[in-house]
Amino acid sequence: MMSSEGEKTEDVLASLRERGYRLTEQRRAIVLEVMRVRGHISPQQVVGRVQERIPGVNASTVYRTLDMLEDAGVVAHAHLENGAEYHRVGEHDHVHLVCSRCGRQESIAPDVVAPAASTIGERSGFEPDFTHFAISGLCAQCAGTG
Amino acid sequence: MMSSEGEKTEDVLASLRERGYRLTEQRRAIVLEVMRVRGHISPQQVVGRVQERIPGVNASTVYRTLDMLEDAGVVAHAHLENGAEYHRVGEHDHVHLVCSRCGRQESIAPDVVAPAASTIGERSGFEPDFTHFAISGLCAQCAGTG
DNA sequence: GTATATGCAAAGGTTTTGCACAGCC
DNA sequence: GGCTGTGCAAAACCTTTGCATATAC
Repeated sequence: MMSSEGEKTEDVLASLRERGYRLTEQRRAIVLEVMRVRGHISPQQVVGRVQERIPGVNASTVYRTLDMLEDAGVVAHAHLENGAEYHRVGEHDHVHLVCSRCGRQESIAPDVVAPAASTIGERSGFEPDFTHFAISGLCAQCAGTG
Repeated sequence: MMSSEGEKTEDVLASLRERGYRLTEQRRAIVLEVMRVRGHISPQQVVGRVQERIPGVNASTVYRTLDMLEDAGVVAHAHLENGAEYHRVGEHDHVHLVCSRCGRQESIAPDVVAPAASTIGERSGFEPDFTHFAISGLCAQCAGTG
């Protein structure tokens, strides 16, 4: 696929090789899946998707590679409702909303929470990035039905 | 100890009994530890502290009791850097900030993000609860040395 | 007395680790 | 060829579950 995601994946791989990391078939596939996903992906999801491409890839390889990619600054992890989730560093596309009652997931534009980020910054010096963790709460439907 | 925490613990226990929950020695001890802690506490920490008081208390009892207390609206859980953490519902609600660079954890009062909650509610109908997930970002120090 | 809570033991799922072999550079 | 990455298998961890027993009411 000649997408912009494909180009970015090549950039990341080139950068890793320049920094002395060896490029194996497994690492290429893992980086591809991490770069391709929009939003977050769990280690187990990476295992599943990579195994579709390269049967027999071991889960421990995926965990070790994700750690490596985090050390290398390519991805970061967050803890959502069900364990660790990885996301690309620098991707600020959308903020995830998760309904604590029905489980529905939505996303909103980052500018919706930009005022909140400013307020927190002014009052505590902390610069929040709301794209890294989901925001829990009640979706419109569940909030309406009390 | 005749602290206000002690009184609150008794209130919670009385309320639970009124609602038909049976008060066992284990439940009393678990409620006591959950009410006593400032901030949050992990299930494993509860297990450890309760066992100091009542040797032989089983971990499954603690998990089941924490679930029960959450159903009863006494506690809620949040997801921080290392798994689930429980905290009292009510006056000690706080929003967790976790620095993605240095790992430092801070907390802020919920009213700091109340305007953000309103904005999100108005624009998407979603009612956020910022106490459930931590907020990732850069702490004042790391943002400054960016 | 009866319904509910507990302990026990086992299972389930995820993540980590040690080691020998394979493969990148 | 040397060093790094991988697969394998086992272990470590946390959490859940089924069932018999104990106990609060």
